[in-house]
Amino acid sequence: MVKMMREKIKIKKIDYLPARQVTFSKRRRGIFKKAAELSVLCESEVAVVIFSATGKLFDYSSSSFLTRNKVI
Amino acid sequence: MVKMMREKIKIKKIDYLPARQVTFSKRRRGIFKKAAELSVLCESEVAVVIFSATGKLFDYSSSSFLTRNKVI
DNA sequence: AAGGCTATTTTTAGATC
DNA sequence: CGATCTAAAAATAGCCT
Repeated sequence: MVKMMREKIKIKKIDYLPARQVTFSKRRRGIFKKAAELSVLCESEVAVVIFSATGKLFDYSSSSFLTRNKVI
Repeated sequence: MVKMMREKIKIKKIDYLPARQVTFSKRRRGIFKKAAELSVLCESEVAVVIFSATGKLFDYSSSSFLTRNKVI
């Protein structure tokens, strides 16, 4: 197979919608994973809230975030 | 210099406090950076809230998070 | 505590299905 | 939309100062 060269990506809006949606999905999960790891490694509480460009909400929080921090 | 082998780390509480504090600091920044990148790449709004084990608050939000999402 | 180094691990862009 | 693959880029553990 042919080896493809890829450019190092720049941190600017991804213009092509399908690629932007794929990146949104992949990176969103990446952040949630990192948040979960941080909470376990360092016994900290982490919450992440993301609104997509279309207004859809995605969120993650470590299990005791809300109670430990007296949000509820 | 001697090449050191490192074990792949396990996602469990880091027992040694100084190492845990360093990891907390490094990974916290890593997550904030990822959050900032996601918001730019995908025109999304991202907020991250972290409480350290000692209760100290750290947070990040993309610039229009609060207004766009009518939090304020 | 904070910052640099670097081997290694992890994430991810782009393709494909 | 989601999963898998892979080379390349990025994050980071452990060490140092």
